[in-house]
Amino acid sequence: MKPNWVYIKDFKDHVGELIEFRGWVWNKRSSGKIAFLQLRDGTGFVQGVAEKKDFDDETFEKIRKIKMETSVILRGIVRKDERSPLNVELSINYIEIVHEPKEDYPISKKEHGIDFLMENRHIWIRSRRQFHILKIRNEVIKAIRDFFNENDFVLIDTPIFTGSIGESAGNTFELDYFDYGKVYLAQTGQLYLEAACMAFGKVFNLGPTFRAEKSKTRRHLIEFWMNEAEVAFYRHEENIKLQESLVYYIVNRVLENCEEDLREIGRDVDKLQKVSLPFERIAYTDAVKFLNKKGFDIEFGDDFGADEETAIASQFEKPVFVEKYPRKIKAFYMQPCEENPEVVMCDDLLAPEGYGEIIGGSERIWDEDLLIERLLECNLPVEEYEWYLDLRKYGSVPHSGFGLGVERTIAWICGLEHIREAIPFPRTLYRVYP
RNA sequence: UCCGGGUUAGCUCAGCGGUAGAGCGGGUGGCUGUUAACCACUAGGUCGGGGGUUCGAAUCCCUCACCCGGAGCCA
Repeated sequence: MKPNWVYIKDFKDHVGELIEFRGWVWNKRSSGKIAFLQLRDGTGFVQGVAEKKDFDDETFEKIRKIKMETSVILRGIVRKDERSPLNVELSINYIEIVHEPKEDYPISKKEHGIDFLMENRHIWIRSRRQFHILKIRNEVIKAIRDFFNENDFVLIDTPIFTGSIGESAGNTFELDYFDYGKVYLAQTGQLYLEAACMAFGKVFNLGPTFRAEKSKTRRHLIEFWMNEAEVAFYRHEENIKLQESLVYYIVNRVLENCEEDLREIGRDVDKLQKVSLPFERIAYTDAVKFLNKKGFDIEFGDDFGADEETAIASQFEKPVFVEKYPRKIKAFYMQPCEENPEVVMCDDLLAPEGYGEIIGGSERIWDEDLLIERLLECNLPVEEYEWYLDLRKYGSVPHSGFGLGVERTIAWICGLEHIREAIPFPRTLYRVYP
């Protein structure tokens, strides 16, 4: 009888059994009479052992000389073995080569430069470190969906093609849309979520966004995933609470389900375990005072750069909200503060360890006249915002929302040096291949 | 876009005015428990493109292309 196909993640439940393995050989070591095949199958990594005595000469020679990334079907006994790093290994007694590479596999066990790795991203994702990072990404995205589902939010998929509205003009990708004229790739789904929250109360989205910014740093992607939420009747305080609960939930889900992945990539798990509710909070004006004390040449009305953000965040072991920024340096739609209209009811959430802003949120202006005034102040074409202004005409209510940068969150949770490893196929300033 | 750094063997890099090097990977052989396995032998290069200086350029200068790091902007 043909043995059952078992995935590596389930090997521990099949000790002593004859099973079938389907996957790839990612490395091998061989001596004269024993060969060690390092195997992977998409659920994990395990070592296979083939002894000469179990094969005819020709087959054993084939095993000894097997090329990296050969795809194989193997059969053998799963054994508990203290000498093996995972405590289980596969004692092979049958091999079927599905496909043997004609050329040597480009990614070797030694070091590679980032240009070479990015050029080979389509196969780099087979490597252990990338595998674990992308598994964590998978968990982060699952956690986001679960959080909103458990809290009665409705998923609203906002469009990728949009008209010429958004937070800021200049940074959009422009495309021809048949005879209609120009359309733009979405920089945000916020304005659509604002419309949807007036229909469904609590809404969220999760999808790619595009910024034609010539940003070239370890925190920027041209195409990145954003998770946005918008809630009718929520004010600043409720908005903040929602944000911190979400981030707390994500971190805990990763700790719960991906601790092994975190350890495999060398992440200091203790640092993530220190993340607790509530998060720290600091008002923009106090942040400026703090920065002045630290020697930064900055005054009310200046925005914070990377160094300033890092200085603020590095005081804390968990994320910190910076709230109530000056109206002048923030987007047109943010609701001014009642006590001081020079600042708006907004917040940025800064991740610890210098990872910078992972969330930007605010209370939205819900009065039509004030919104028009702000559009004009920001030199935005009021006529393009007609449908957005409509939302303030029919039963307008205060509402608040935010956007979470998915890759920045992953980069922080994984402790990555660069955001490009947080997405399967990154689009950066000078790279769209593969 | 600006400021730095870089482009030499399949990969990672050294060489920085006098005939092109190492480690890894590849090939061949050896080894019964290896863990980026090890040991021996071996093949492999228009030194990113173009132009210039020089008796002589991978090396110095100019230029173009591409990549990397950072800034601004932002998630």
